[in-house]
Amino acid sequence: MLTTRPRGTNDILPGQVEKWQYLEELARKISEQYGFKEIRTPIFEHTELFLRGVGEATDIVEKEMYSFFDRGERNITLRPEGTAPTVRAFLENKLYANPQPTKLFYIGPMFRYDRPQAGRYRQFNQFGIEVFGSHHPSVDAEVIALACDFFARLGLRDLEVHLNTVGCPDCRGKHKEELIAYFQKREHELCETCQKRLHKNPLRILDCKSPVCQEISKNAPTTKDSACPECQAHFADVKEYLDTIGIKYTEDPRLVRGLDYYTHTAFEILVKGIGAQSAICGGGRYNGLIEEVGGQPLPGIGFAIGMERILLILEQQKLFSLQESNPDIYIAPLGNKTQALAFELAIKLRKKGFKVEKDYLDRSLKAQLKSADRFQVKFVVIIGEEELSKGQVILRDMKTSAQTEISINNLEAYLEGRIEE
RNA sequence: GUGGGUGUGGCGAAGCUGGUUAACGCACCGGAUUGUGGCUCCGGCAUUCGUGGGUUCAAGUCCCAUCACUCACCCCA
Repeated sequence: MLTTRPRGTNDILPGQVEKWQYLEELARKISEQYGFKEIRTPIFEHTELFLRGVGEATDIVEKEMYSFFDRGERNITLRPEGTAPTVRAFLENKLYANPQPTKLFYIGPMFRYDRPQAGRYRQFNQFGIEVFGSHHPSVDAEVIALACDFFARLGLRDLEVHLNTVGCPDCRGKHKEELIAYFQKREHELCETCQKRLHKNPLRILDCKSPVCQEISKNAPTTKDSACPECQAHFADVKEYLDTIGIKYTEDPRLVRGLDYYTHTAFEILVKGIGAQSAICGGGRYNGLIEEVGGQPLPGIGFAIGMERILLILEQQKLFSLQESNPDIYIAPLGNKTQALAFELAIKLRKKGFKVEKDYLDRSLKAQLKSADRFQVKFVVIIGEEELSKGQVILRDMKTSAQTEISINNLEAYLEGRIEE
């Protein structure tokens, strides 16, 4: 073989494709029910969009982007996430001129240069939604509700919604200072990466997995403590809305999302059983992003769901009940003289709406029946030279093994009555 | 970027301390009186053990390198 697929990518083969279609169909259906419209943006963008939109200090930008110069010396990046492109498209196409808020969803591939592992790929697919133009806490709750609804309809169990507020730029700044002050006291004890994080992004120390850092950060001031009254109020409202519709959540003061643009509500939905990569949905509010990308200061909120991970859980929880689509009829020509009729008949019956397979390999009748059997067809039309000379074919019912000779002209009508659909 | 595991036919795999012809199962193809499936039986299907190099009289089995897959860390979906 000349080469293989690039690391971290997947071929989705027949048998698997149907599962994707099912997921995508459900995502579209539910989005529309919640009033979202689909948007499709390019899978590559100018690199600067992500530098600014996602944030220079994030892992995505620092080490995971697929960036290259195209032949026109443009700096291009394969999109690592869907929010920044959606915001860009919203501004570029002046969707803000429409009645607000704007509710959009997307389904498509994203690209990040990571080391692949269970549930993590270099090309992966996300179903995401975005709401631009409303501060209302019920929107936060509705976004979370949509994700939960999606999972519920798939039949997923044992999900955990983790919820936090990361505050507004004001209290976040204050919080940052408090954290720096707190951690500086024990700076030398922190792990290497966290020592680097201390001044750049102290929030991230909170969700460091190193036992030492966790121990130290145990008593660190939380986002919640330092949130300003407005942020507190917003967070309380969001929780209240969630309560009214019965969505259970865990408050997680150390939930800090890896992208810079988040403000206020941040959430993640986690599942057990698919390995270390247990986050199947992540999202939150990003009230500064639209302005950052060059628009008016408009609030926004959204989530992204990792489709591959959903597929892993569905498989693990055995939640697929897709049935194969088999052909109705198999056409078995015997000998050269019957080929033309077999060909014509196949096309004709397909035009009538039947699913038709035939032999393409000049195989023995025995071999043809064997493969018809594997296709699990209901009928085989055997075209023999003897019968052909009489204008007849043999119709074999594969279930009962009963065979009847039938005139070619009557075949269609006969099958019509016997194959429902 | 770091660490662990793995790499034998289309797939699942045996192959111990290196020693003539690389098991077995599934799948696939063909056959069992000439034009008939699903069961059974018989036969066929890897000059070759990810790749390259080395040690040796001799390597799938040892050593080195390299690539790939995989799991985990970092982080995320």
